[in-house]
Amino acid sequence: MLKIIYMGTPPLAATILEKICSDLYPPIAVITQLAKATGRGQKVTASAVEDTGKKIGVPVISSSNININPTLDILKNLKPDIILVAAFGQILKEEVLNLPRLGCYNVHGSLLPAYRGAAPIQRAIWDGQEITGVTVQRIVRKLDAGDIFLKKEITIKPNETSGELMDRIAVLGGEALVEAIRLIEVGGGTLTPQDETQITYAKKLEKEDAILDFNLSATNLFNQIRALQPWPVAEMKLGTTRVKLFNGVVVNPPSSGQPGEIVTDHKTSMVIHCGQGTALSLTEIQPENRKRLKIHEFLQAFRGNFPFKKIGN
RNA sequence: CGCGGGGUGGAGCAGCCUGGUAGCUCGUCGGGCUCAUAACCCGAAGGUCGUAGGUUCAAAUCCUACCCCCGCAA
Repeated sequence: MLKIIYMGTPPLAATILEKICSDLYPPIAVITQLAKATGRGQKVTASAVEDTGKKIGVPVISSSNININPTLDILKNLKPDIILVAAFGQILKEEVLNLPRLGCYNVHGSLLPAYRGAAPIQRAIWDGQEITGVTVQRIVRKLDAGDIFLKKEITIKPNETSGELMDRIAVLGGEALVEAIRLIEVGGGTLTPQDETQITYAKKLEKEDAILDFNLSATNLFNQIRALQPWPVAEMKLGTTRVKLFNGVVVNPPSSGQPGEIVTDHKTSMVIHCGQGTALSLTEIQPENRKRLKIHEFLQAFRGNFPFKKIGN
């Protein structure tokens, strides 16, 4: 049994933690980001890993910076054999990387060297990829650039959102990490350097990424809509109202029109002209302050007088 | 005490400001029409208007408290 320290923060990392505990054995300690004020009303909320760790009954330490004391000393005193990191949210300094005798390993949500960075799952969907996966890599100082220990592939479903894929990636990541630990325990496995010519980067998603540009093709926009769920969620403007888009279907344009022009029957369909002569039929949207609506429900509120001719103000 | 919107038949909404026993679109059920349609026509069922108080001759509508949902911002 190795003395494992596990570091992670969001639900994805919590799922992986559960997998390690159920298939192997609990870590000697779990490190997570400090609980912070979040959400409506700014209530202080613990991270998913903190909740899960406490539920399972492993020692949980939340820290805003593990690279300095007092947390650093705690890590040293624990004398871990190995440190496992999954979506932790902090960069490990050299001193921490050298702490465990077997090194530090990370599960990353892509097939490295592709999609290095903060949002590998979302970017893969956005790009319209059909295959992605998880990689267990040895952590080095350069982000996601470590030698590869093992990879597992997964097929992205045609309609899958980032949130849905993330759930599956979490399960796969857990399996990969368990497999990796079993190999490491017996001194097996090999480390393969990443192919530097194949590197791509998955830039962190920003709020601004949510704004749809209907000059792009319908397929691009559809992928973007999927990629941006559950956060920040694709968005457009109808008049001055902000409207989120949750789902749609790429269709043949019902007429000729400029990108952004809306074609609706006022009852059951709302099609928007996109770039390159394509069109997107919206099926599920959410105007600000309202709940998610199927498109026919949304149109009913206008009683046959849907006033918008095109997207925008 | 971060800012704001909302809870009305199964669904989406109007009505609330200017109190007087509830309306629209859709769905459901029955019937009709049609080669056909998320078509059309006729009829029906279905609501203690989030909860608890208060004001009033009278409250979905005004006042107070609470519960729940949502958008923004972090």
